[in-house]
Amino acid sequence: MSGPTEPRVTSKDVAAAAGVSRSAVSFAFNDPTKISDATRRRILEVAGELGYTPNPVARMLQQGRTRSLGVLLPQDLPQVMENPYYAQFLVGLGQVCHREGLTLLLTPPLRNSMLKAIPYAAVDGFVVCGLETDRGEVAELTRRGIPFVLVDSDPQEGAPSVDVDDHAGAYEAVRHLLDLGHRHIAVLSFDPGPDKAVYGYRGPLARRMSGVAEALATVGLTFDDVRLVEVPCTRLDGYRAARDLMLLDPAPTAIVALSDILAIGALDALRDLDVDVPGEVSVTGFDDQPEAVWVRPRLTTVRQPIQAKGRVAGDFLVSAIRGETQHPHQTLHTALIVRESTGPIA
Amino acid sequence: MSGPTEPRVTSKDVAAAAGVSRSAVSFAFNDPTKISDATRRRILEVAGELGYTPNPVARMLQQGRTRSLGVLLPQDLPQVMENPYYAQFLVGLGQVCHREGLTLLLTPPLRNSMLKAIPYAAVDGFVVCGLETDRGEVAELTRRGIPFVLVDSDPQEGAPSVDVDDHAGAYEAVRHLLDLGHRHIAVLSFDPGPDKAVYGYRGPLARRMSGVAEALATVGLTFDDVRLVEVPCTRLDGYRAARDLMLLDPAPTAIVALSDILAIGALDALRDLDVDVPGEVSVTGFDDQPEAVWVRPRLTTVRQPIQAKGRVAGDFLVSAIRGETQHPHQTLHTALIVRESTGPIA
DNA sequence: ACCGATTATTAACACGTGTTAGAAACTCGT
DNA sequence: ACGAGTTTCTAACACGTGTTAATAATCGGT
Repeated sequence: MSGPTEPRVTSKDVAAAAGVSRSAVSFAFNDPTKISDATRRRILEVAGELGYTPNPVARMLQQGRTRSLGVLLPQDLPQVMENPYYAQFLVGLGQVCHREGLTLLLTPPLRNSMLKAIPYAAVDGFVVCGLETDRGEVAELTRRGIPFVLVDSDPQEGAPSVDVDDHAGAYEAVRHLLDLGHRHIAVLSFDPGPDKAVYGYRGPLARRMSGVAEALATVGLTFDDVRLVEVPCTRLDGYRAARDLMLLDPAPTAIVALSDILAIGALDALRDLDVDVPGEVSVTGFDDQPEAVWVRPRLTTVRQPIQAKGRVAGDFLVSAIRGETQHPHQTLHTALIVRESTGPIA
Repeated sequence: MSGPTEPRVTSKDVAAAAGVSRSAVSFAFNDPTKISDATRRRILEVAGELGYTPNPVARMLQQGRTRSLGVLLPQDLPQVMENPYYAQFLVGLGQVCHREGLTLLLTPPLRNSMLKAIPYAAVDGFVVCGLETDRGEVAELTRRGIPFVLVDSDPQEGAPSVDVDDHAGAYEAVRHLLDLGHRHIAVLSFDPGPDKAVYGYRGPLARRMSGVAEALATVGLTFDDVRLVEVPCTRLDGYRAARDLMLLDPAPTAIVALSDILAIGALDALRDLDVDVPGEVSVTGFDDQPEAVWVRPRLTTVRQPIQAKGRVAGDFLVSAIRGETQHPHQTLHTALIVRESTGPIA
């Protein structure tokens, strides 16, 4: 039942119908000064009747710009959209797009490779998200002269980047718990991915881990003294992990989750187990997602300005697209927000 | 500080460097049979050294397809990304994109007009979201021969569409409350937008309203007997609205929220007011967002399969892009999920 | 009425690719 | 060694636009 897809109406058709040249049509749309007012009106009328609008792709080719930003994602679209972190990040990035009149192209990996996805995207520049192990993406983008900004990765020379002070954030959270007297601490981390075996921790996770370690060191503890659990970053996995942790003997008196989602899942589990928070167990999160305020008890967590991160990334990218050749780096601050889920040891 | 942006390396450069014609380069990349194995290897090697990859925009123009789907949005990007509804919808749509190897272009209104945004997007087709008052978008897309699917709008002849049985969902929710004995009911609706004055209710909201009305009619009530509040669709606005509702005399014994976000905000308010749910007031939502299970009491709500909606919309769109000229309509079912936030009147 | 000066229009090119028709080279049987 | 047949390559076009250089038309002035 495939219909005869009628060919698009092009500027040539309009020119023919109006009895002028193709260039005249182009002028009528773009540069009104180069054409008489009368014929301009006539051309626009004819164009309206025929339903002509310039082909966007042809325009892009001619002008050499697409008026859209690419977001190079480390995971497939369903996984990304399920993660509220990205929603917030895209809010910030969206603000820049809104201001600049740009559109947003979500570019997931192609055949499990961010690198392979690059040459297929028609964009003016890329926001590269969560690039933990660079397999040539930076070189590829640099070589092709495509502007880009790295977000949540290991900053490199010669590439603009936006990050958050993960180290300080994690340090503060753990110090807070230590100050409250906790010594039996469990770290609930999101899954570092399959590359961990090859490269070790990378990017934000590496920095948070080192922040934890540094805080522990201030009281003479090491990673051997804490229980480390790594699970996918979902509420349900946080739930399960916390449930299992409470079966240990001795059970931890504090859980340091490296993501709010995990922390909230843990709170769910503790409530279902009738474990008092913060009476028996303290819980900290990371991110300060909106939900952190709505759960009970309200979550003590490390705020990271996700929206601002998206906004700064967007600003850096449009600068780069405009031709600024410097490579700014920015590290946004984190802050420990103490609410109700942490308290002194019993 | 604008550096001399070195011109992109094109297939012409590769041809010159390898001592062959430009066509040979194209064949080396696309149709290996039309070229000898030796020269193909040489060309690819030279291409590698020079760092050549085909210009995506030029390809699009030549092949007449972009390998990306457009999502035509009714609001600006920040507003959209703040709304968890869209996150879920995009998960479903993302599944289709993942399967088909497509990319997703988020297209917000241009100068407050969805219509104006259309001609600037380089996409193979559009998913048109929440088109409540058609100002020519359908005609424009039809005329330009761009495939599209309407989602959450007023279905039209000659255009494929995906919807949800909003009427039945709302009917069930209200019937449920009526069966429990409630007669003092408040309806907590999201803002219908500025067009309401001109066009009245449209799209999903219109259908939900009529479902409410029909249910009320079964016990001889009308809209004059309920309290209607319309607020922006955020948790905080739901909170405020519910707080205000409880000041009424007599206060409602049941709140029908037309969105889970609003319902959850209402629950927050009732908890802060020490109003027992469902002992003193019953609350229903709409959507069955994941949060509905995590709040306490768990929310009684109308499930709508948002992810499935996105998936079906995606499937319809790729079919349309492949040239199927039929115009399928699908209305997905809703279901009342009774949890803990509703109970018999005291 | 005719020429210089201005304006209105158009032909030609560029953007970078994929593809068809035809020329060039190369193989092979007699 | 020479034409038939096969393989290898290339010139030319198409996709649809924006823009520059050149041409055709118009206008005012003596």
